[in-house]
Amino acid sequence: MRELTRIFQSLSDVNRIRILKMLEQRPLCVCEITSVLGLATSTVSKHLSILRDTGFVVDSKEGKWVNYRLTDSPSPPYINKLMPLIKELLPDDKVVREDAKKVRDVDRETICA
Amino acid sequence: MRELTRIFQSLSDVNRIRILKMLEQRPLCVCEITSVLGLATSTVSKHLSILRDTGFVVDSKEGKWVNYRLTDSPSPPYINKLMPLIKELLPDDKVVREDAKKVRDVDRETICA
DNA sequence: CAATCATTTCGACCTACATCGAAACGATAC
DNA sequence: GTATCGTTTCGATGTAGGTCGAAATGATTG
Repeated sequence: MRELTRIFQSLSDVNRIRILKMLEQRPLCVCEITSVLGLATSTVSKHLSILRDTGFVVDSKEGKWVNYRLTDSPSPPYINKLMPLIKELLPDDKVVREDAKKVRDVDRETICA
Repeated sequence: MRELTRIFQSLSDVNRIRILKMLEQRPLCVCEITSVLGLATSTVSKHLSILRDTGFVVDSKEGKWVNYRLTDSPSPPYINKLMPLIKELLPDDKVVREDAKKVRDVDRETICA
């Protein structure tokens, strides 16, 4: 039960939802997400670690970058039920659409400097 | 988006999840829930107002009691997706089962005094 | 109408959380 | 190997949330 409430809590922050919706497009590194959200790098890293601990995302190193992506199915219990739900929510959200556009245009080589 | 995160947050507390699972059995008044959870009456009232504000439960007066029950379909956006999910979660949870038993045995006339 | 009873609101307390900047870490590049 | 760059961890700060007891509310009952 505690595990379930932790999962819901990880979804109870606007910036973490924005991260999940961005990752629906493609894997992203920390600085790309930071650039879109306009938060401190350390804050974004914290958000990602929370989403990783609950099982929504996984990370993988690629050179000097750490890429985060959505956990692909079969994902852990609860997550496999919630992930599809999140994917179909907020289809017309203004912020989500603006973030999507930024993700499309962002280039890690340019902004991480 | 804010509305969605508020909904997830209302699900991020163990006692509120317990309340929702109890209400799957039948409508309950505040003092019945208080008796099962072992919390202060004011705390339970607060939890219920949170669940009411997000749309998971509705209340109705019956004499001196206020009965709370799960919002029946069609429920508000998001809720109509989440409610069925919650109903199929935690089928074998120990606490949920113990609560269910207490709900079966509880009598509002006896305990609310 | 006065008293009782279930519930809600209020005020206070403590804990948990989001955020930042600085420092630590790890790997890459010169 | 030293410097640089992306990321993580740490410490501090302000805010939000869960809890309680007491006071307020609202309806029922005598």
